[in-house]
Amino acid sequence: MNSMTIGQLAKQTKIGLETIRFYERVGLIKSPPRRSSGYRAYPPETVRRVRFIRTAKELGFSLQEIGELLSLRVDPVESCGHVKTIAEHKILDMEQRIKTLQRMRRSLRRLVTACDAREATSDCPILDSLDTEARR
Amino acid sequence: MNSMTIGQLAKQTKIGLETIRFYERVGLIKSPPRRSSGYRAYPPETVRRVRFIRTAKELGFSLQEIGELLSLRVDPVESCGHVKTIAEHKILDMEQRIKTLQRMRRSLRRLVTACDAREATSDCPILDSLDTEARR
DNA sequence: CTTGACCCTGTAGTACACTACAGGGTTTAG
DNA sequence: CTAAACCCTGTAGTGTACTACAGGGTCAAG
Repeated sequence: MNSMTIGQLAKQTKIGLETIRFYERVGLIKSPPRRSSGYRAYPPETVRRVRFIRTAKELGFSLQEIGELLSLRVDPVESCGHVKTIAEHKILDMEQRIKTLQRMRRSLRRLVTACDAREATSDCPILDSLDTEARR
Repeated sequence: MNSMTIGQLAKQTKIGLETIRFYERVGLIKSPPRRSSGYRAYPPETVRRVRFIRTAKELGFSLQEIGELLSLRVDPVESCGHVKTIAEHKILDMEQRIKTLQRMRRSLRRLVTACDAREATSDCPILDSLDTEARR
């Protein structure tokens, strides 16, 4: 009996247990087996899945997108080419995000430098991160 | 007269004009001067600001966080050390995001490779991106 | 064998970020 | 001068993602 209750899962993932039930309702977590009492009995690997959901949410992915990411796999049912196409799109999207974040980070670093040098900055230095922005 | 109407601003930034008024209400864009008719007359540099808001939103920043990013600058009023502290926190947050996105991208790339090789993957290969995750 | 901590379903309420009117005034092309 | 296109304020409605009960059953320590 290595399964866990919803309360244990909530504690280990730092997600409220009502939220876990909500994720089940919307299909991000599949309905776990139940004890005779009706209590949910989660297999331990659910922890990784819930942690991924939390992490992806912090990155700004919607629950819909998170569901897509979680469903990506090579299996006999889904066409491999289809999965590949989706994965490649996600890769491009992530590269775009990474680049934009790097530009913002660069602007902030310049701001810190200006701070140290007691130089005045432009009205809104973070806007400089747009300057080399590639069009989406 | 090089100022622009809200409709022109909306078109150039691909943001609905009701949303622009909403951003003004919540303080992300300052109230522009008005024509005698009451029409908003935006200075052209507002375009950059609105574009930044859109870009940052796509990255998953909340309007609150975007406001903080926009207000970061070295000026005579705000303490430089305070600004620096905030900027450094934002830099760390962005670095965390970048790393997590890079790990996800790596997982997706492995998935594409497995696809090409007709190898089966684990049930949910994107979860592998958590494996080397640094604790927040 | 009770009592406090835990779990169940179902429904309602909240916060955030828009989005859509209603009812009215302004601008501009023909 | 008029009609379409635009803008104004104010308020109400929507979608997403929770979050909080109500009313009830289950488990585990003493």
